[in-house]
Amino acid sequence: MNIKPIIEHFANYSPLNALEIKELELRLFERNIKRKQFILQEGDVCKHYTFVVKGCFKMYKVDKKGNSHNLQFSIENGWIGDIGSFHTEKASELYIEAMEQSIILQIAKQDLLYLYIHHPKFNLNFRVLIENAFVSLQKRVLQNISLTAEERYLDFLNNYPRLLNRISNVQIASYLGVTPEFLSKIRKDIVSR
Amino acid sequence: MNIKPIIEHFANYSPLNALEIKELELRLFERNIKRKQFILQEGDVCKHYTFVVKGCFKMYKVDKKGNSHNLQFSIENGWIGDIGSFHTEKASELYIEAMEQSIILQIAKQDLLYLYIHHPKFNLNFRVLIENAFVSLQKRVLQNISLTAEERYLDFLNNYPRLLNRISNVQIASYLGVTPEFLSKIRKDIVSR
DNA sequence: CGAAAATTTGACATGACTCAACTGGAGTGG
DNA sequence: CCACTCCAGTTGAGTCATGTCAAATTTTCG
Repeated sequence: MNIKPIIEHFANYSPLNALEIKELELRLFERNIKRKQFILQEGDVCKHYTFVVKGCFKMYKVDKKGNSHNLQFSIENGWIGDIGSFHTEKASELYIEAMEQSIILQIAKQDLLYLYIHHPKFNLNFRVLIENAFVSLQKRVLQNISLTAEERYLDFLNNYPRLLNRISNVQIASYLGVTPEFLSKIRKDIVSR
Repeated sequence: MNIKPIIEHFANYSPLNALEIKELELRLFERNIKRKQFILQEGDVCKHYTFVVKGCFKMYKVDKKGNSHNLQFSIENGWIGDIGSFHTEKASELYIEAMEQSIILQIAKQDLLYLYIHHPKFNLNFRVLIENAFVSLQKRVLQNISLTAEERYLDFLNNYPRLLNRISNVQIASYLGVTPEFLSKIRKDIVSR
């Protein structure tokens, strides 16, 4: 199991000492996930936090009409999971699906709680992680309520250049909250200027 | 200074012991805020986390055209602040304004960091607080990208009944991301059914 | 290669915004 | 208590943004 990526990841926050690394490693497990495989489906309880070592995931909800709406993408060195379901231990309404062949590290709830209690550094690091994610989500809400679809698309291009050659415009449209047809028109308008 | 509300607030998470309460009380300060008074303005650095003992606040951004977009409301027993600015110590793009005569408790960054380091309970409690806020924000993003304005308004009525007799429809419209005129039409359509 | 998915295009329908005007209620000062 | 202003709310006409549906084309992946 290669835990180097996650150790380096935490080094960007409060770096882990040798004991913390050992305690973390004891509780992580590695999985290989095939393209189109799910690590969470609607109705499941989300039992793990997932760190992406390699690959790409989308988390989305399917509405009553059967349309999917992408809430989040995660690639290398990112986290993904349904935090609400994880904490309440109630059925999730979300799907998490690999968009590429992927390698992940997972930690179960009781193991994470153990780390929180015995090694407060993890409490600190996960608090900072989620604070950053929260701030990003606030920006997205502000964009959703104040910008046009074209402005949101241009902003997406600026903010997530690493995603562009990995995911289709259908997926981007679903993330932005527009139809693929309309995104196609937006792209046409942009190039013809 | 009346710190009972905030102690009872934390009692819903991991309750504070006597020492933690004392340490917290030493670092909180109370303020009376008049209606229409700001506790944060664009360009300021957000230097405090704010707990609302009594009253009602809105946090919003003003775009280039001069339009306001409400990111969040907070009432009794809620928290408010620009977490991004608080951590980076960079200028905020947001305003936080009292919508009623209000009483708040504030804590400065170095004091909060002190509590985080010396009393891990605060790290835990603020982590859980922000996790809950994060999950709520995720729901809001999903609604923004998947529901019509009418559906979002009906959902707002269900989820925030306590706010309804305290804030105007203009403010709700700004929160939902529609114009006041269009919200008025939505309301007309709803009653005529 | 062959099937499935992504992308584009166009015609049309609906959602939502803009602007201007009007109404009515809540303060405010004389 | 009245006149006044200010702001929230409403209405309607016109316009722009975005969705729906169907079809054709291109790309991707097994």
